[in-house]
Amino acid sequence: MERQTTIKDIALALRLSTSTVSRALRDAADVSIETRKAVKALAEELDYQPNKLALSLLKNQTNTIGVIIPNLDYVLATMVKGIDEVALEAGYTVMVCQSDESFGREILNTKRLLDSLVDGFIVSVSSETMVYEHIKKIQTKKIPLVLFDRVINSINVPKISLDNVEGARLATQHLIDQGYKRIAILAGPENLGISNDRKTGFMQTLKQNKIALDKNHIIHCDFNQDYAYIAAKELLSMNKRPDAIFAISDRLAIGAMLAIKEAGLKMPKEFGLVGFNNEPITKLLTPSITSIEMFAFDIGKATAKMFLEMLHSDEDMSEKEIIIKPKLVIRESSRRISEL
Amino acid sequence: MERQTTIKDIALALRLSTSTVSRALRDAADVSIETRKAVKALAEELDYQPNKLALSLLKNQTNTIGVIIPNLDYVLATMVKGIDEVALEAGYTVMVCQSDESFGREILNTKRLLDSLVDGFIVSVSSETMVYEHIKKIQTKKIPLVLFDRVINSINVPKISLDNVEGARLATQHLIDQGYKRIAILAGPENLGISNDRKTGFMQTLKQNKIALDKNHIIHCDFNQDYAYIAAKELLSMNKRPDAIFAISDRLAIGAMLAIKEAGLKMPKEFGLVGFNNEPITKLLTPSITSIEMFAFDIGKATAKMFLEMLHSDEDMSEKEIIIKPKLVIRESSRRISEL
DNA sequence: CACCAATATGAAAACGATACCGGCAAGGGT
DNA sequence: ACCCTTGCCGGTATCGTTTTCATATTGGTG
Repeated sequence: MERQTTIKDIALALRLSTSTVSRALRDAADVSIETRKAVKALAEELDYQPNKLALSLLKNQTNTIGVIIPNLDYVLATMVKGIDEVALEAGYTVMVCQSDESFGREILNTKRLLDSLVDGFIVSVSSETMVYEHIKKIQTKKIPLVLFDRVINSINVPKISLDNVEGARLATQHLIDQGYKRIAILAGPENLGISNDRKTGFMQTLKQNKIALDKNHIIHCDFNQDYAYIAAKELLSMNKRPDAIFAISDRLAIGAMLAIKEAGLKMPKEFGLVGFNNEPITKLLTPSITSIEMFAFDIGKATAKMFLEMLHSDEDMSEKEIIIKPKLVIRESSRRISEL
Repeated sequence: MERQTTIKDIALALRLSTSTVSRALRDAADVSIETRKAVKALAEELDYQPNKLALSLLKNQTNTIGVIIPNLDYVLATMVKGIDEVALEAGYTVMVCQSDESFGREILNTKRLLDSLVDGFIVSVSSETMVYEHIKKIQTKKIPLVLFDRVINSINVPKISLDNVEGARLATQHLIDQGYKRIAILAGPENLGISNDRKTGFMQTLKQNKIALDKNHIIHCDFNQDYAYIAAKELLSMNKRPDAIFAISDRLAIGAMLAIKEAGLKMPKEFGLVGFNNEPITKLLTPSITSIEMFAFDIGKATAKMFLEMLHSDEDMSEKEIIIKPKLVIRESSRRISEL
């Protein structure tokens, strides 16, 4: 790696002081036209680029955002894309760190980014995360922090997330409207907020429709297709087996679908299935899977915008919260009544 | 954001010089046991964290790797995961920038990372990129650079990629072995290396099998499902229409599949289809799609390892190249002859 | 001619840390 | 009594930049 040209080189070559060169380059006041021209010409010639490290040290600001996410699946990759776009526009660079759904790696990532002196954090927690000391530490240090997607309600910072309760309500009500009677839910990890919100929406909707809830019809499992397959098999082998499954992610829905097909049940006639996230794949499977669109790209953009606002405004934003409304996308796996 | 405690604060509090504190913290020689203890105790109490910016400025090294990728689809996300894992292990943090298949954004990202003073680059170019000045500039500045996945042969740096010719050969030979006679190829963007390599493998294999190539059976299109759908429709409407398609990515294969289904052709009986990448989705579609496994995670890890080697060794590595062998995964979309 | 304002520049501190060099005191050897 | 080592520590330069304050030169004005 070669040494970059610095302001000193220019100063030395032109027999000026570094201060003058600095001012000339920034078009500051009090520099004669000739000096300014000479400096700029030489800077151009030597391909001078200001050293960001020095600037960062001086201003205590790195123009870098630390993004911590649990993985890079379709939804999160799309959100990151949204974040990236807004950040780039605003002159920020994003450092994306995956925790790989591991609490330990999440903490490590937080530490690393913390002493990389990022200007702030955008975080979505791992499914293992149940203790939030590392997140609170960010907050204690008064470093800007925004939570998104998988938010933590007990922490008082801006949050951007989907209305998961509403999403689950849409899904459940749809299944009820289509005439399914015994609806089961394939919920995600038990301690995860989004998982519980979706479960809540599910249960509320059953109640509103005066449908009794069979506790056995609630099954928790990791966000993993194989587990979902096993869980679904379990559901299908029950005495009072369900006639529909609401899976809180499309990946889980796909796992369930394999089990449903294996059991020889026809969708949507004998069995209904609804997923969540509206991944492109849901459209392509046979049968195509009804799902909940969550506007991941928009959530990503909104998150980054909120973050930038927090960074630049000095008012307290800790109470701000954006909740995106989901949309039901009906497909073959649950459409029994064709509407006109 | 609060001011961090610095070495000065500790020095001042203990009436020591900053140099002594610095040495004490690093267990360097020439510090008495008591002083060392006192310093460490206070550092602990004040939650002292060394300022990485200051260190980076001093050592001219940031422990950061700039990764530039065209998008975050399944394959690249998996590769990034591999890179991330190795980098994290080695104490490096990764800055991932997506060019979104745009030449302009790729250049912008390069610039940004360049003056963020990353220790080096890991790059996969966008499909628009046909001029490599920005990449060459990295090389000129003697900044470590490794290319992966979509490599550029004319640039003399370490490269890690799939044996794309071989992958295409596997796919094509498989279709021939299954008795398909008129095989078309859905190739990617025309200027992209991987696209041409796969086309080459395709053509070579036809030739080896003494099958005449119909020029109309080569169609280029962007990596986009919708374009693939249109392109496949075009293929299917030809006079001498093909009886099989080799699509150089699974996304393209899926687009083609929609067109094939729409035309009422049964797979694999009347029509054969092979994709590339072996995305999980290929297993789930009906029919499941034969594809080429490219070991994206391994490629990612190998890339990061190569990069770290380049960073730490001082010998010339510009000739190093790792070529990963692909594997054919046969599924329903092309299996006519069931083997025992 | 003396004084002041304006203009252009330089010197030095600051950001936080490390590294080299040198100082000083205590102790041992001759 | 003198010198040399050893142990411990401080001073200062350094990385590249900005910023504040000081200074030199000029020109104009009373």
